[in-house]
Amino acid sequence: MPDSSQLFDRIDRPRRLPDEVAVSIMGAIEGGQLAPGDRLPTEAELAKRFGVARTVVREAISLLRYDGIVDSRRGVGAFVTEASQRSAFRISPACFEKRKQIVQLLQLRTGVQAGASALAASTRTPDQMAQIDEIFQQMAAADARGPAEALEERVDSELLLYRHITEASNNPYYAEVVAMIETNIQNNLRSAFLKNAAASEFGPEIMQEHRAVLDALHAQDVEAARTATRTRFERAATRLAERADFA
Amino acid sequence: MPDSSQLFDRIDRPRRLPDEVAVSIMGAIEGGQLAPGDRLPTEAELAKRFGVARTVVREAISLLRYDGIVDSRRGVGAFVTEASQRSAFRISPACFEKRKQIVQLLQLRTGVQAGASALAASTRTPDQMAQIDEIFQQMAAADARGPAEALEERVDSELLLYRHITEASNNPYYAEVVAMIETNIQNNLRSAFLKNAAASEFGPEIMQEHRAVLDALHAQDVEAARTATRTRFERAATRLAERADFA
DNA sequence: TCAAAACAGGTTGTCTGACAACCCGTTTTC
DNA sequence: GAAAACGGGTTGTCAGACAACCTGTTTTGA
Repeated sequence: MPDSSQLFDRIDRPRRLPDEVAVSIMGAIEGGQLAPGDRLPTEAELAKRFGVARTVVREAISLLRYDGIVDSRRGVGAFVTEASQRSAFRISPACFEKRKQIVQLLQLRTGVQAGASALAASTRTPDQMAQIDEIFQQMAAADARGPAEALEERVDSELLLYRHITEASNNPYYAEVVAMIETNIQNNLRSAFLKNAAASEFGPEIMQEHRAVLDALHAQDVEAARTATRTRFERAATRLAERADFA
Repeated sequence: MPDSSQLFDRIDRPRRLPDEVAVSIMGAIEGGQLAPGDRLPTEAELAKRFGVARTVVREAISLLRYDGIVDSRRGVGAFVTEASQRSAFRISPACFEKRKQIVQLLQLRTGVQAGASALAASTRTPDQMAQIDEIFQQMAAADARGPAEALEERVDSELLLYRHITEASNNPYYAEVVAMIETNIQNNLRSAFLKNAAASEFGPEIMQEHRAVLDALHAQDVEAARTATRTRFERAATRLAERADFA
């Protein structure tokens, strides 16, 4: 059981006051009680209202400032920034309750991954191509052994394959975005049902979808890489959505 | 001068200790001195080494934890997470020093925006389409008045146009990612030369590129929307790169 | 003997109070 | 009448304390 550390990670982390305060303030902003340009109550005021120490409030505001949601100026106060000033993209685990949101995240992944593959088709080095081929061989071997025997290996090598393809785009922004989206999908769906669903991703037809991506990368055919990648992920999403245990 | 607040915003914000500490620790992680799984020095130890108070160290670690870069457990310590656990995508302003990085960011924007447009072509409501048309009319009017007269208006309406297109995808993740990338491009290039470059984005040929996107959205032609959007942004990036003041 | 309970030291989480740095509107000074 | 000093308010940083918690060790009890 090599991935028990992934399967059984801490579920109900002890609440941390600054996080809760940050969520609360964030809620006020999203709810409209605090509009862009408005000044937040002073730290002392917030501390009193939340019933916590100022250090806690400070940490909370520090988080919001980190994401560009507020901007604080010494001697003046903290202000809600314009909505277009946000400087981070993050996916909160709480968002995975509704099926619709999972579908939307898969859509995003599909689009971004397709762009990364297209870019990789034109920028990949021979070395990177060789490495991608090697991973594909491992994946094909795992696929041949079937879901009962090599489920883990098959899933992991597929993740690795597309991670390497993304990195072959030689664009760190793409690599980061894809890695971040992928992490969230994995983390939030894994224990639920992703492993089950993965079993249905075995077989020659599916391997053919992957092979089409590799062929395009070999030929350095940008459009083919884009299309093949998009097709592969769209189909995977469709298959996932069709599964009965997707509820 | 309606945008002076954007043009002349504070440039050298007073350094904040927690940020610097966070950057320093982050550097140690990226530099390999701290590998995933390693425990960070204790807060007291870090405070002593950096010569700051523990509250400062705490805020710094709080930021890293927020992005999923470290994970701290009460009574034990803070640990560097696996690289695949990062839960946020952010673009640091410091990254804009080299031209290559700007090009990479434009590549990412192109890919993501193309995906958003394609999605919008199939999910847009008639209301959204009408609003997009309206913004396009404003943009066309500004374009007709020429760069000397309506530069601001032209640029702003173009931003607004694609923001609305992205939102017509009805996928908040796309909207967030695009908004975030766009924010960073605008913030970091605006004062430097983007306004100058924008002047070269006037004219019928360029308006035709935008119109192609709108036509595809009208026809609800997913592939055409994707291609037209990609073409438009790729060309814009090319024109930008060709400009002499892009150094 | 050996398992369970108590202990001890160390670490993070939170609280409190203080002071420095800074902003801004007002008042005083020249 | 303009410049300088003042005063209150706010954020940024510091210092110390204690609570909550973890881990390994020691003691206890059967």
